Formats: sequence, structure tokens, C-alpha cells
Amino acid sequence: MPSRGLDREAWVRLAVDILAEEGLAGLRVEAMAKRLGVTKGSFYWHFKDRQALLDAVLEEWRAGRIQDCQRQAEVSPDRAAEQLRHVMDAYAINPNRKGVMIELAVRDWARRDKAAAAAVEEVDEARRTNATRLFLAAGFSQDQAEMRALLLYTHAFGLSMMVFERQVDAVARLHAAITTLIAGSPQS
Amino acid sequence: MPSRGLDREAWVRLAVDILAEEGLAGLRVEAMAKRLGVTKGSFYWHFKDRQALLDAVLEEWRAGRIQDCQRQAEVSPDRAAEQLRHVMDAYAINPNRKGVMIELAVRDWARRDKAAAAAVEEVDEARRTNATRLFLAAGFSQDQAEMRALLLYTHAFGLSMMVFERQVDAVARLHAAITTLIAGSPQS
DNA sequence: ACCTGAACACCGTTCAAGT
DNA sequence: ACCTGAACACCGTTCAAGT
Repeated sequence: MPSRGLDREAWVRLAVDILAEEGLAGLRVEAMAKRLGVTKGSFYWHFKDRQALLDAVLEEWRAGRIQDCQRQAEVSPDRAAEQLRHVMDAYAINPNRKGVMIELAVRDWARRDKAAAAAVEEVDEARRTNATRLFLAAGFSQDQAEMRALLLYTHAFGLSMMVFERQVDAVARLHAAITTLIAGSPQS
Repeated sequence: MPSRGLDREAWVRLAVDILAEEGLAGLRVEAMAKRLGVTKGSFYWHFKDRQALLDAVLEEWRAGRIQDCQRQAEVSPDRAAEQLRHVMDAYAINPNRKGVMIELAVRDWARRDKAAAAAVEEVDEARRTNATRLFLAAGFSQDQAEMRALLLYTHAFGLSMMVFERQVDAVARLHAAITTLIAGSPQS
């Protein structure tokens, strides 16, 4: 559709893809302009500077992650236990490369940038609230639900950051046991 | 001491500090040369290119983290339970900014670089083995020890990546409960 | 409204030349 | 052995000028 006249969105979409493939260092105005078939001067019509593009990418990420949480919240209120396992596996065992790359880049960035830190905090809170809701629906007490939700999230996230090429099977087995420990039985 | 004649080490030491403060993007040859009071041409006497410096920083990180694990392994074999709690708090609640920044940068990098991925894998394995040893000493079975060691590590790591400025106290309380769940009682 | 083209500063890299 | 100085390419940024 961008036959003539690019918009901000085209730049942001490309930036998100590049961020996932090459990391922050890949977000170069000139290289992106070449890929879009325009001169880099064009970039500065849509954005104040490179930082403005980064801010737009950040906002895209924030809004998308919040939306993901809301979509999950619409799933059937019964079968909460099943969905807990599903959420754990989705994040921990089969994290999509693209998502993980962007999480890494955004969190790295959040260490130096107030706005990025605020976005990360908002997303972390939404995910935690979402998981807490699932544990409550599965019959856990408020305290237990909050505790297990945090643990589910930190574990899934931590695991997705790690490299276990030589031990994928062993780690998958341990992850299954961990899922049972965390999502196990309401009476514990 | 570097009154005349810098060595590789001086560049690597500076690079590690900058990596922690500013991230990968801060590792610019010219900026570092200015900080060391030499021209950037000097850099290329010690290193083939910028990538060679990154490789040296990576190796410094790898060796240091492995050494940390070995130091912990020398602590008194009794009191394993206490030390488990200590390890968890050290990593999860009071992660030093510098360490976390470097972990983030290295793992981001490992997504695109085979050597970085290998270093990360080695460090992950050493830490996991270390934690497993502690759980075994605390009386857990082999399976339980491996499972809890992984969980301790993923949780601590995941938590250190998150932003909870508005809820530090609540999260600290949840972390205490999690510590009990993970390091709790051998019979469970 | 959207883009080009040229200019400038900064930085990675090379290398001949200095001490 | 270690460094300088100059050169070149690449890229972020600006801006007057084009359509």
C-alpha cells in the first residue's frame, strides 16, 4: 500500500522487525531509508530524530503487550488450571525469537531511559495481574495467587533468557516439574 | 600504573565499566581512546577491530562468573539452607546494577553471536550446577534438587530484569514467600 | 505534505610514519 | 613495542530547495 508517501507507521513497522533481527544497533536511519527506497532526509520529515523512532517503537511494544494481556483475559473463566500451564509453556519453552529479542532490547534500554522503564513497569504489572487472575480462578487464595503469579512470570521470563542447547530435553523435563510445583494444587 | 604503554587489559577494564554504565552502544573506539588519553589508532595496535574488544569483554565476563560459582562452592557444606536463601536474595532482590546491565548486554548479544551464546550457556550451566549442589546438601533428592535449582535461578534472574518501582515492598514480600516455596522443606 | 541533495560532525578502520 | 596523523567510508542530523 505504501505506493507513494510513506507514513510513520511504515518506519515503525520496519524498525520493530529490525530490532528483533539485529537488535538496537540495527536501527540505523540510513540503512532503514535504503531498505524503504528513500533518502534518509525523508526520515526526518516523520521523526524529530532517531530517538523519536525508538520512542515510537517502545510505545508500539507497550501497547501490544498490554493488548496481549487483555486478549488472554477474555478466555473462558473455567479451565483456569489448563490455561495456567498453557501460559507457562508459551512463555518459557516456546518463546518466539522475535519477542524475546525485543524484550531484551527494551529492558536493556530501560536501564538508561525513564520512559522505557515506565513502559516496562506497566507491562510487567499487567502480566502479573493477568496471571494472578488465573490463579484466583483456579482456587488459590489472594496471597498464594499473587505469589505464584510472580513466580510464574519470573521463571518463564528467566528461562527464556537462558541458553541450554546441550540440555534442551533435561531442561524441558525440569520445566514440567516446575509447572506442577507452581500451578499444582490449590490446597498447598 | 599505565604511565606509559597501555596494555590490552586497560582497554578491557574500561570497556567493562562502560558496558555497565552505557550499554553496548557506549563501546566506541574513539570515545574510549579519548578517555584513555590516546588516539584511536592506538586501539588497533592492541585489537584487530572493535569486535575483538567485545570478544575480550565477553571472555572476561565468562571467566569472572565461573570464578564466582567456584568461590561459592567453597563455603561451609553445612548451613546449606541458609546459604540458599542468601543466594536467592543476592541475585533477585539486591542485584547490582553493573552486573545486571552486563548480563543484559551479553544475552542480547548471544542471540546473534555463536561465541557469546556458548559463553552464556557455560555460565548458566555452572550456576545451575552450583545451586543444585546446595539443594543436595540441604537434603533434597537429585530430581528435586535439579528442579529447584533451575527454578531458583530462573526466578532470581527474571526478577532482576523487571521494573517494580511502584511496588518494591509488595514484591519483596512475595519474593520472601517464593524463597520459602523453593528452598522450603526437603520433605515436599 | 513529503521528499531530495548537499553539507557537516562523529566514528570505525587502515596504514605509513614516528619514537 | 607502542603510538600518532592523516585518510576514507559510513551514518546521524540539518536544512534549503524541489514537487
